Amino acid sequence: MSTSWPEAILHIDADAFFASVTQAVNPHLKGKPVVSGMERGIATAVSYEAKALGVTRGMPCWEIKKQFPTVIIAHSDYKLYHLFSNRMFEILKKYSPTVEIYSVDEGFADLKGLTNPFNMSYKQIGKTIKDEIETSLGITVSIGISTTKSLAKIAANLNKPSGLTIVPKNKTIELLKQIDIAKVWGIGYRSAPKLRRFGINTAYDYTVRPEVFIKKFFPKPFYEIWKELNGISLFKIDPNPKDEYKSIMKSHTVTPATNDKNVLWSRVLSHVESAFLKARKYNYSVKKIFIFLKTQSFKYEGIEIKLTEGTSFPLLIRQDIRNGFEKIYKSNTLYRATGATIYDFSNNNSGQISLFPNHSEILRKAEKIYPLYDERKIQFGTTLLDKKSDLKKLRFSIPMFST
DNA sequence: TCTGGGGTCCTAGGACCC
DNA sequence: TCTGGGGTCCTAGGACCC
Repeated sequence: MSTSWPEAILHIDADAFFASVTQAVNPHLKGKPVVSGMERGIATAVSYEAKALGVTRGMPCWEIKKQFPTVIIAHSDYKLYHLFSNRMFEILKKYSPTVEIYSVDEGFADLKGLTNPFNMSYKQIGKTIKDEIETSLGITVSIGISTTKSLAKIAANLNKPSGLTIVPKNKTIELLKQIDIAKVWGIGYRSAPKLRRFGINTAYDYTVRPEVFIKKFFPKPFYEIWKELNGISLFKIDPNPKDEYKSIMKSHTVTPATNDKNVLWSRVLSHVESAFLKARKYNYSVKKIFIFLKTQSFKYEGIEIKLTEGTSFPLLIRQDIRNGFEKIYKSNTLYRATGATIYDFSNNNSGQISLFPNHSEILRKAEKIYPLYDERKIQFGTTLLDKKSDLKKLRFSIPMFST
């Protein structure tokens, strides 16, 4: 037993999750082609009935309506998805003490050593989990169980929807021979052609290449994948819920594309504001801001704004952001999206006392205003921020923050 | 497949140092 | 200004994931 199962890792993947949840709570939609994502204008999830018609993920809604008039396009309901997601992971946690919530619809669980207490094989455990989730939630899930995370993920994807695929150590070769190299977790479609040039077309081809070859020609993550596929478990199951960020991004498409400077500016500004709103929830002080405009050829025209001192209040650095915006904006270009990313965080708790003479006064103002904003009692963007009086107050205070 | 809105990590190459 | 060898830090940009 232990030779076939040096580790026992389960991967669970909810099938067409958003669309399935929509069907689960609207029984009249069961068996019908459904996609979610109406509010975004693209299909974010595609039910298997819609997939069968030819609808794909990311397809614009207008195109779906035109080509597949029978498809039902639903609004997303993220609260509902999270309720279902929580229930799914609660059930999983009944069977394993070590569960990683990888995303809203995907997770891993450590099953090692559980065959005895449950008096079941790994397959039976997987089946029990799957049945309980499917009957209590009314959606289907696909489960893979193998000796590493990468192998478990491949196994789960092999028989979708509602699949249960068990791959012990001595069955991995059979599995990997069926898997196209581009489908391996961590090797994307851009890298796949490079691998094919070396004659590597399947996951199996990759695993039989010598270690030195992999190390020599490919980046570090690929070496780790090589080990994982060879049954050496490197990626550990992380049961800790995500409680910190390295960056926070907000972006949105502009429809139709525009070169209207005021529109673009107010959007960029509101992205910055909402990114900072999230940063304040986590008590982050922000040192770098990247704002961008996305052209119609999908190029990101962006600029990084570095602050000499971290802040949680973009009001204080509005002029710096504006200056950056002026540099990237071109009046003769149509833009299809805007966005902002903030990063280089430090925790707000310490070091709040500033050496800048007037900082505390400005900061006090910001600290008064922002809680109101955070609780949605006031709004920024085109209202408060653009009032001349607010700007005046800010203007002479700003240089201190950008010296 | 003409493409949403979030995220993470790695690498190459330049600047600068001894 | 050229010759060596070695290190660190930072940035831009690419690639991956859901």
